[in-house]
Amino acid sequence: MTFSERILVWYDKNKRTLPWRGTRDPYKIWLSEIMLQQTRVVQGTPYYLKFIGNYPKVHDLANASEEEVLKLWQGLGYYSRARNLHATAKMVVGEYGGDFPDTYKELLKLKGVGDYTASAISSICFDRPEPVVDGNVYRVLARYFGVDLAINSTEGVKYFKKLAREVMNAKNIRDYNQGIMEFGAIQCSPKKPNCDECPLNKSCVALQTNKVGELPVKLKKTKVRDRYFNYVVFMSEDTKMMLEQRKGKGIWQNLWQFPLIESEESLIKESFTRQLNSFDYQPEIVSVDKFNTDAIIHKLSHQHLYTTFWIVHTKGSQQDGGVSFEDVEKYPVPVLIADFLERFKKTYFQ
DNA sequence: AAAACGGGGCA
DNA sequence: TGCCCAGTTTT
Repeated sequence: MTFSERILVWYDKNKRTLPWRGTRDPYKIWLSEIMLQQTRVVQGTPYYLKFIGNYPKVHDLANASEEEVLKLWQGLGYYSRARNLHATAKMVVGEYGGDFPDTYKELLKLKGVGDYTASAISSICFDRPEPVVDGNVYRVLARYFGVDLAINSTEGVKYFKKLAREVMNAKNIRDYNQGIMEFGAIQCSPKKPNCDECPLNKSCVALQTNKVGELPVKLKKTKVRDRYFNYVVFMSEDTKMMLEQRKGKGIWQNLWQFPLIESEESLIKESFTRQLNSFDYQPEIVSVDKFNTDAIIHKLSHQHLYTTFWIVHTKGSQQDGGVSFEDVEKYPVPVLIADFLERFKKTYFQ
């Protein structure tokens, strides 16, 4: 049996039941693929079900507001995926009459659809002989063929794509592509792969040369940046809070948060109070207090956010931008803000 | 070519 | 703590 035949046999016996597994509906495959980019199946699945429930057809997604889409996406991370998802839904409805393109080349033009996703959709939905190369495939190929090129180097990316094309099963690309990814996720996992019961163990180069733990090779990631966030939770006498939308570049684009003072280090109350002058909004201040004594460390893949929430009670009622506590929960916010709101609610409204 | 972009799970 | 996840886009 060839490599791809063994993958197909293994897949037939070991595949998980997943909500999108049986379908060829490009909308559903596309949605699942976008959600699973850099995201584990267990984390993405509830969101997939939620989206299909709210938007059964691509038209439903296209007709929604970005705000609503972001709210449903809240907590899944990499929010550009949600913005691109929405834009692509509108594009598919507006420019393609509601039907997704059926070739790799055309799919690649859609926002948020790169090499992997274009390959996945074209092969899974339309049987196009395009090999997928995701993190699982890199791992399986690197180990089985003993390739020590860095998977995130330009040369490595090119090499693995070519190798993937050479060893794929073009006759049943739909199952083969899903099979090799499933194989990487279940059998040839990053840590503690099950080599003892692996159908490929006799011919696996990494196993034979005792290099399973060293492959695949990946170039070092960039180091993490520390940032200091001071969120200003203005609370007026009518218990309304000031909320604003993140614009421009950077993290959490188009999501909502409290007015933010970023500093070079943790602030004491005096310096914080002084910096309140920088806002356009200048209410009469009644009190200033830290909500959390120690900074909350919110970790992103590339940033550590040392965060303090300052509760600033103000005189009178909120001007424009005031949001009641019930309404705050309707806005799409980062997990950092959502967690705070949860704790704040318990502290002040119980 | 490298950096930016989230959040969670696991040893 | 560091690594990885059905990657893509921007710099």
